[in-house]
Amino acid sequence: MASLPEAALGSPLAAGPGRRPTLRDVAALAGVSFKTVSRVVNDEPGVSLAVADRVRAAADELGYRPNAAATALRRADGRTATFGVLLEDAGNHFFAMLLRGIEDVARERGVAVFTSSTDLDLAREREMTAAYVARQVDALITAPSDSAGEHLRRVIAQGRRVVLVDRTLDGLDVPTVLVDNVSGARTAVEHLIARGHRRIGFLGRDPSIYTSRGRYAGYVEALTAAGIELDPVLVHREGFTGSSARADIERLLDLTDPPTALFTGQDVITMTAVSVLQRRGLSERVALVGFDDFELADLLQPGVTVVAQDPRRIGALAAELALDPAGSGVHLVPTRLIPRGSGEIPAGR
Amino acid sequence: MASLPEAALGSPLAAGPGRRPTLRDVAALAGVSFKTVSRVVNDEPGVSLAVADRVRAAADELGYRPNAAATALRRADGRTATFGVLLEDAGNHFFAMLLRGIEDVARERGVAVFTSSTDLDLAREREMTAAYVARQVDALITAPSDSAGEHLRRVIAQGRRVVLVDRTLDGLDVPTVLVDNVSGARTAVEHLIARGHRRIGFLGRDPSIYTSRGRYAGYVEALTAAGIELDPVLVHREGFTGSSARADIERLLDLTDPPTALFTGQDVITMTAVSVLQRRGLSERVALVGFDDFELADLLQPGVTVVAQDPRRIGALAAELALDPAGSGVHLVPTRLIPRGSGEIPAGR
DNA sequence: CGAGATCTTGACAACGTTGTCGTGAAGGAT
DNA sequence: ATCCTTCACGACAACGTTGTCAAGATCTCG
Repeated sequence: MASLPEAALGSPLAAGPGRRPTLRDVAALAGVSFKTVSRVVNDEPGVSLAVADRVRAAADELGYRPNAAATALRRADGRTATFGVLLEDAGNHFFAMLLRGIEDVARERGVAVFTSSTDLDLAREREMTAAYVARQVDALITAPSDSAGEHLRRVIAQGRRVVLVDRTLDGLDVPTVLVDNVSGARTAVEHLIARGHRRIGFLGRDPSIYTSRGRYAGYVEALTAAGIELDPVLVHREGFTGSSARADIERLLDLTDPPTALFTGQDVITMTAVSVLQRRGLSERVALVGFDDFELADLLQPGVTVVAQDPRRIGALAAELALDPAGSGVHLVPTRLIPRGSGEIPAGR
Repeated sequence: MASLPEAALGSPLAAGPGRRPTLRDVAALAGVSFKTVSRVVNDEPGVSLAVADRVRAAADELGYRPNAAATALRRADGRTATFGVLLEDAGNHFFAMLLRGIEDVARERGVAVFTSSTDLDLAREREMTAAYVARQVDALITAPSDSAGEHLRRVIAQGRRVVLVDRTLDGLDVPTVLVDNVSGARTAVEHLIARGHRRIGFLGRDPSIYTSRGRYAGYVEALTAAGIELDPVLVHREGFTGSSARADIERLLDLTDPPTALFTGQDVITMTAVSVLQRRGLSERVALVGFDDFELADLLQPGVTVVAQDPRRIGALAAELALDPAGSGVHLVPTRLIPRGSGEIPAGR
C-alpha cells in the first residue's frame, strides 16, 4: 500500500466533495476497530506500537481530522477548546490589541476564538452571549456594559467560565483584568498641575462606562489633592458615545475663562481634541494629556502626551486566567505616562 | 438569531450549576415527546397551537437552549452557523475594519465568527485552517499567503466554502473580494507625476504579498506611461515584513540624487515614512502618497495624501458571498485618492 | 506449568440533536 | 356508515465521538 501512487486511494486530495473521513473510515483502512483509532488519535495508552503506526498511516492517507462537534458532544468535561470574546469594538486600537493578546495565548493552547463587537448595544451583548453559550465556549471573555450583570450572572450560574476585561461589575466573583484607571488619570492630571495648570478641562465618555468613572475619579482626586476647586463647567462626560466630543471641546474653548489644559479620557476623544486644537491654532498653547496611547501620537506637532495601557498584555492575561481553572481575583495592569510634548506645555502666564 | 432562539438566557429556574436542560427535560415538563419539543423550537409544522404553547412555556421555564454541537453533528446540511476568519493581523487597522465588516453581516444572520491572525506565518495559517475545518465552519474567509494554495485546495475539495479577501491565488475558483491595487497605485503615482515629480521612490512590502505586487505594478505603469525610466535604486520592496522600512527610507533619502517624492505601499510604511521625513525636517519638501488610509492622517503636518480603501465594505461583501450559495466571481472594490497636502507638494524649486 | 496480573483490543452505550417513518385520531367525501 | 386523506404526535435510528467494560492474548512468578 505504501508503494501505491498517492492518488490511488483516498488521498486527502482525492477526498472529493463527499463525506469527511471518520474514525470508522480510518479503522476500516487500518483493519482495526474504530475505538482503537480513537485511542491513537488521542494519544491514549494501550495500543501497540505496530498498530499505532498502521493507524497513523491510514489517518494520514485519508486526511482524517476529528469532528469537533462530536467531540464536544461526547466529552465528559464538555470542553470545546473555544473562547467567546465580546468587546466594544474590534476596530478600536485598544480592543484590537486586546483581542490579539487573547489570540496569542489561545492559539498556543489550541483554542479557537469567537469574536464580536457590541458597540455598547445591550441587546447585541445579550444576543452574542447567548450565541456563545449555545456553542459551549469554555470561557466567555468580555468587557461588560453596566447592564450586563443580569445575563452574565445566569451564565456563571450555569457553570460556564467568565473572565472580565477592562470593565467590571459589582457582585460578580470572576477572574478580572483591569487597568488602574483612577491612578492613571490622577497621574495625568497631576502632571498637568505640576506645570502650573489650574483650569483643567475633563473630557470623558459617558459615566455609564466603568473606565470612564475611574478616570473621572482620578481627575477629581488630583484636583482635590492640589487644593483646586472642581469647576463643573470644565467637565464633559458624554463624549464619543453620543459623538458629542467635538462640540463639547469647542464649547470648553469658547468659555470666557477657558481651560489652559485638557485631560481626555479615551483615544478617540484625544484625537478629536487634537483636531480641534489644531484647527484653532491652539496646539502649542493648550496642554493636553490623553488616556490610551495611539499610533502616531508621537508624530503629531506637538507629540501627544498620554497615559498608555498595555492592551495586548491585558488580553493575554485574561486568556491565561480563562485557561487556568484556579485562576481568580482581580488583576491590575499598570499604566505608564509617556511625555511627548502636549502635556508639558506650561500654564500661560 | 434565526437558528438559535433568543429565549435561552431568560429564566429564573435556569440556574443551577448542573446539567444544561435538553430536549428531553423540556419534553418531560411539558408532557410530550422530545421530538415534539424539537419541532417547536425549530418552528417545524405539525404541532397544535395548544401543545406548542405548553412546550414553549416549559422551554422558557427551564431556560432551554439547543446544544450547538449536537445540532451540528446531526444536521443533514452540516451547517454550524459559524465562519472562520484568517487574516494577517487583527491589530492592523485595515484588517480590524475588514473583520468588523464581516462581523456586521454575520451577526445579522446569526453566524458566529472565529478569528485568528497569522502574522504571515504559513505554519500558523495551516494550523488555524485545520482548526476551523475541524470545527466545521460554514465558510473560511481568508487573506491567503502565496503558499496557502495547497492546503486551501484541499479544504475546497472537501466541499467547504472558501472566500478570499484582499489577496488571491491562481487556480482557485472561489468567490473573492479584491481591491484594485494596480489602478489605485497608478492613480497615486500619476498624482505625483502631475506635480512635476520624476524621481519617485517606491517603498513596498515583500513581493511575496499579493497586494504588494499589484501596487508595484501600478507604480511601474504610471512611470512608463509618463515616459519616466524606472530607477531601481529608488525601489525598495521588503519593507515592514522584515521591519526594514525605516532603514530603507533613510537610505533612499541619503542618495546623492534622492527622490523628490515617495509612494508607500502600506499604512505602516507610510507612517514610518512620515516619521523619518519629520525627523529630517523634510515633511514639507518631499512629497508623499500612501496606500491605505489611517487615523489621524489628516491631523499630521502636512496631512497625508492617501489612496483609501474601504475595508469594512470589503469584509461585508466577503461575508455576503460566504452566505450566498450562489455567490462567486471576483469582486473589485474601488479605491479613492484623498488629497491632504503631502501628495500635493510640487517637485523641488 | 498453572494462576494471576497486565496489556491490547473490541463491543457497545451514550452525548443531544434531526430525519424518517409509523400510528391513531380527526375530518372529508361518497 | 365506509373509505381515504390529512393532521398531530411519537418511536427510533443516526450523526462521530468518548467512556465503560469485557474478552483474549501475553507476560510474570512461584
